[in-house]
Amino acid sequence: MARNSAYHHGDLRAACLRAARELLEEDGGADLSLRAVARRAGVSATAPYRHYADREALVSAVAAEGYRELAEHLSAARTAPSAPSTPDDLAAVTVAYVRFALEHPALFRAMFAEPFDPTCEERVAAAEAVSAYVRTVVRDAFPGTADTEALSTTVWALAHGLAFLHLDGKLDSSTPEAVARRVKESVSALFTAVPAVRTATAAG
Amino acid sequence: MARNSAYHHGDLRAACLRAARELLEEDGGADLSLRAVARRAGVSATAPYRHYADREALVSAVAAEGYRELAEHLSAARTAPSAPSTPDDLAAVTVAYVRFALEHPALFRAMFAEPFDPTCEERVAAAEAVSAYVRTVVRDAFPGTADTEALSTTVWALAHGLAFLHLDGKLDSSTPEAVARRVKESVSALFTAVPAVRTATAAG
DNA sequence: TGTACATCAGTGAACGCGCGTTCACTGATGTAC
DNA sequence: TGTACATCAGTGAACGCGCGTTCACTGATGTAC
Repeated sequence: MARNSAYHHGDLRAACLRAARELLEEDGGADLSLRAVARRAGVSATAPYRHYADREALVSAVAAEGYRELAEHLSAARTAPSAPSTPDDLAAVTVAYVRFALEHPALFRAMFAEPFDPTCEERVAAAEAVSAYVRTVVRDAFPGTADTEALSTTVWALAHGLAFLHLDGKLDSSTPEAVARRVKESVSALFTAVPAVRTATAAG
Repeated sequence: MARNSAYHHGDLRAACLRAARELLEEDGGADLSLRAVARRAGVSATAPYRHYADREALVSAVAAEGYRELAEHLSAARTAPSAPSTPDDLAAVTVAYVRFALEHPALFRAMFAEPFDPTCEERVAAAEAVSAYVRTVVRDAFPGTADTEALSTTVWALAHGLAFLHLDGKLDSSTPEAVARRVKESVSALFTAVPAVRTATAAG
């Protein structure tokens, strides 16, 4: 594990991911380049090709990691992660979603703003895990809802939209408190709407 | 106006915008380059510098045009644009928002997914016009709402999130009808929630 | 335990690319007299 | 109406850049005997 040889890196695959993440955290604007990642990892420009087929593969791996972290971050936002979710949990999870985007803007953009490569199974699975988690929280919080799927989508879209509008400066994100307040306000609009969703779905 | 001289183009500024739009419509993935725009406009690589300070200025101009078109598109979605909006109008406007994103994916991404340059007043104003329009529709549709601002933000974020999740393939967008149904479903959740928003805001 | 050898995981030169931007320039246009 | 001249809006060569990717290579490692 702990190799001191400079030649054989040890775990360049992971090191590339780490380097990529560092670059994303440092420069919110630029998009990832394989060469920059290699440079940051202290390795020749072509070394990453031993571990990633091409640039796209690296980006997808980073995005997948991002989805996994996002899912963890959401899970950590709940006060009692083992108990069934409450409506308050749902609000907390949504706030956490937006906060994650604001704390990792470049990563979040890499996850969502680049055209998606659907052939990367790891990435697809990790992204699916996020929406699945939201679905679980919604189901727990509103066990009587007829169409959990639809409500989950709505919640997710609301969180996602708030995240991007804040990221793009369309909504003021100068203080975390202001952001949290706005997000909670929006989610609370959905809370009381749950029966209406059920009705609409059953009727439509 | 109609100059047949190849040398003096006539209205290269507008031609660049047109060329940029064409490129965006054709290749949803790539990002705009000044050189590609110049090439498409049939002009030397440096000619656009007579009309745009740099690449960023061109992109901002394109984005601004996009916002204006989006606003028009939203406005056209209402059945009776001159009358005050109804809740149905609100749903139609939201559907139109998502449809616009799906019909012009690259433009939409250029408008929102790139880090924003706040010094471009034209762009800021055009973007502001979109949110202002949403606000107007919300105000008309729910005249009794205490915090129109908050509800408008919620509606916009919901539309925006649905747009991006569809764009990224996170939600199925194979048929316009399916998309419209899902969007309406989500918006209907907000309709009945309006009193709750008012209460929450007044209480909080 | 020592040695031969296959395999793994790096290197570094090189390719061709498109990019943004600068610069000195020049052809076309419009205006003052 | 004709001419001189300023200005406008292009050109094209050139700069330096970073990029993705290929290739033949080589040093390090692990394994079979």
